Amino acid sequence: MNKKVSAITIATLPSEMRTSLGRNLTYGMLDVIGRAIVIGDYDNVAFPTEAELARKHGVSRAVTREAVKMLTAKGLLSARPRQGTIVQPQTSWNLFDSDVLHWLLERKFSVELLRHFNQLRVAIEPEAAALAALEATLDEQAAIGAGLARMVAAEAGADDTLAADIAFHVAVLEASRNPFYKQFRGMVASALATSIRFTNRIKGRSASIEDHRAVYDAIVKHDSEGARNAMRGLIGDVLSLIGAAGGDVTG
Amino acid sequence: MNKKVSAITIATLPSEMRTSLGRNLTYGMLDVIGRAIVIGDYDNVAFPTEAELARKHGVSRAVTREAVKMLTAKGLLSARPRQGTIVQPQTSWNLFDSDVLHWLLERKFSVELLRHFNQLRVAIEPEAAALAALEATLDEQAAIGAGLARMVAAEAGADDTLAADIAFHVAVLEASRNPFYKQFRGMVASALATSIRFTNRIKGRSASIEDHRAVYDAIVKHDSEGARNAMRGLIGDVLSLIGAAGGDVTG
DNA sequence: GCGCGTTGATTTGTCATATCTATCTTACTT
DNA sequence: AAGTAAGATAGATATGACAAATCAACGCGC
Repeated sequence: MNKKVSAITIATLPSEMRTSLGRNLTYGMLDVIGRAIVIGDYDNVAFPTEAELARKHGVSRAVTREAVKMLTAKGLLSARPRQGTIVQPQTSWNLFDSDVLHWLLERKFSVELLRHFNQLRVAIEPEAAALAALEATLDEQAAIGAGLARMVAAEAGADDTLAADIAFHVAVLEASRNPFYKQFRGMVASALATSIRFTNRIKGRSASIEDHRAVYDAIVKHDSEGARNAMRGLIGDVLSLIGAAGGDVTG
Repeated sequence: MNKKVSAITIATLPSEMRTSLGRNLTYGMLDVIGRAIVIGDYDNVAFPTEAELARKHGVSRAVTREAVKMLTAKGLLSARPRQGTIVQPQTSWNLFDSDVLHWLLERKFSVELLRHFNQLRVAIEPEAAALAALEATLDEQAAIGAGLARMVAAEAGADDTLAADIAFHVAVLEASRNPFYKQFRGMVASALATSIRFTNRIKGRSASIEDHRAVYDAIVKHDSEGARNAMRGLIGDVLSLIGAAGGDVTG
């Protein structure tokens, strides 16, 4: 318990631990703890105190507190004197935070999550397409067209299928000219990236270009209803695929 | 620049400043700075350094850093050595964070924001109602019914109109049994609270009970299509009201 | 014995200071 | 003129001390 021992402890053992936290200690810790919470490591055990966290990760209490504060801001934790730091129920997690979403998808993949994901998309994206048909600028129309072109190129092997698909859907969201819809950018990207390793396993090959083109054409023609229906069909297909096959994918 | 002056500064002037930060210094600072950013106070001026923020608010640097870290977690700020702390563009703000939303609505009310808000609702809530028709438990159906009952009571002056309306819409979201839809709880509550002081000014009195009852009936009868359409009509009305009158409300 | 206040321990909250590290600027050298 | 090295700046990290809040156990008086 003398100074020398603690000096050695801080100088040697944790230094290896700290390499796993990445360049920035606070952000590294945010990632490690956030992932652990989402996986469920603390479901039936008491969350450690600040001092314990700091000691276990070999960092100062200041760094620990900053990481905890960030997790609090994302809704995963709450802290009170004497009571300690506790994990909040999932209902208060900010699922639209890209970090939280990332942690969820990375290690806790499930068909159920994917279904919930696409149930949201089937609400958002058709409406975004409808808005885009009404309000998209020429530039934004061109961006959607470019996404479509990339999908065609990918079909021929000249581009990445997933990246092209994402570019198309993101362009539609951007063209809605509504900041709330634009927020779903990252979410749709994650959903597609996750979907692809699931749906491609069932339906031979991926997203039908013709269905995407229908969305694009409707938007260019300012056909709001048409755009909504076309997009709805597109995602509805994915959703029924998931619903039909639900449950045979574990990781 | 001597110790005595700074001691006085810390002991007297900022102590009054600190009373305005509420019980918890970090959360108080989070609120003050977050609100200032959202209002646009730093739009054309450089964001202060940590040391400056700490001095101006009369708190320690540790508290300042924790507040900044929380704002970073919400997407409002980013920090790098030597460059300083900078305000992020609105596109990276997490609009679904209840704090951010609160700051936006409180001081920067605009018809445009309200329209964007309800454009999102018209995507989310009809789909939530459709899901609820398929998957709601009896308890959840009862909760929706209770919300409707409260609206009827409010009509007779026996309950609060706004609270009843919120209870109904939140119950539908909960009944969707999809965690992503449930996240919109706070958002819908904010939207309604903001809407009411706008729409009530136009249309004599508020939400038609019959339209809400149609949603409830469809959900109980497991009529997914009917629930979607009924809810869509409900919010579509609000949206057209906003669109028609757009621009004549300033605060 | 029972109720109630008091004390003590625990954990987060806050402060002050020192040092480190990354990064941009400036000036100097070749 | 180009490249490199020294300096300055601002966030990043560590440490130690104390304050405030809260819960539990203890002990006191009735």
